[in-house]
Amino acid sequence: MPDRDAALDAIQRELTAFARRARHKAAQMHPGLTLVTYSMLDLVKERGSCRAADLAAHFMLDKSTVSRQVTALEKLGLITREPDPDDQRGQLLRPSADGLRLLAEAAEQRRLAFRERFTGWSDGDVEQFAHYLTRYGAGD
Amino acid sequence: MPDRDAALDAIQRELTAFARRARHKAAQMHPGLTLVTYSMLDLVKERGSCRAADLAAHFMLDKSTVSRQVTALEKLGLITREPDPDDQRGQLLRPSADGLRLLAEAAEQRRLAFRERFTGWSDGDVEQFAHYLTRYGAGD
DNA sequence: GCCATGCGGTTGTAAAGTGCAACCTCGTGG
DNA sequence: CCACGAGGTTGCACTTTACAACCGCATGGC
Repeated sequence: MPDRDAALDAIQRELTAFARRARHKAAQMHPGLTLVTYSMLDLVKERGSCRAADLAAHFMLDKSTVSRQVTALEKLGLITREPDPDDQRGQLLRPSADGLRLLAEAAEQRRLAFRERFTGWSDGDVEQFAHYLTRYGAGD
Repeated sequence: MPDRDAALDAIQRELTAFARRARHKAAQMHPGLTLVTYSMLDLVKERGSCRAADLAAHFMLDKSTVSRQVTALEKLGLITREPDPDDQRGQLLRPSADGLRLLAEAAEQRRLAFRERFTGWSDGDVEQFAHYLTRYGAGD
């Protein structure tokens, strides 16, 4: 099935092309927030509360790396840490009011950029694309 | 159009999720080759020959970074540098035989991993997904 | 009930990637 | 002919990251 292989090559190429540029664009997204810290903050918001170990597993990062990034986020006042009542070893991370506000602003900015990028795409195509990406991401 | 915005959010999230993991997986792909150096080698192959400045522009990297990575690739024997006959300031980069072989091997490995990942997808879905990604990538 | 094992987190250390700035060389246009 | 700009290199500082050693707490087998 050569067509399928050609499609797989294209998928690989485009996904890595995106990965290469993601870092660069994220760097100029919001001051003091990198792609990783932003993603972490986003996941904490998405989950409502979670532990650092969850972040490490989700992002495939070492727990030491997560620990430092979480410390940075806390110093910026974007998340709060409280001991987990169910397990004194761990701590529950939650977004602060400032963190939520920043996320909302960033999401709005992002959405504007994306709206522009997807002009010319029909609603159906956008949704189908999102569907494929989600399906792909679920394969982890 | 809330559905469309939700789809855009999902696209953003999945693309960045991919970016996060790409680096991790690339790190353990081939010894001594990172995602960036690999991508550079791939672009040099794709173009046949190019200058370091082309790489910098394409990857949105500082020319100093490219210079170091190119040096690394040359030390690994994966590319060759020759002065540009048309402009003595620049140099033409070309993949070496080893470089081409490594790229071919990596592509094969990648393809195997992707075949596995896309089991359960119909040919039509794979091609449509590739089509969307290409269309997205063309927006740069 | 007690200790071995394991998990969640932190800190030290080292390696790698990156951007900025200064500099060199070469080409180009006034 | 000289000033300016482009391609590359190197020095420097900063950031990210993984690995390893360590601490505190939890849990299961004895």
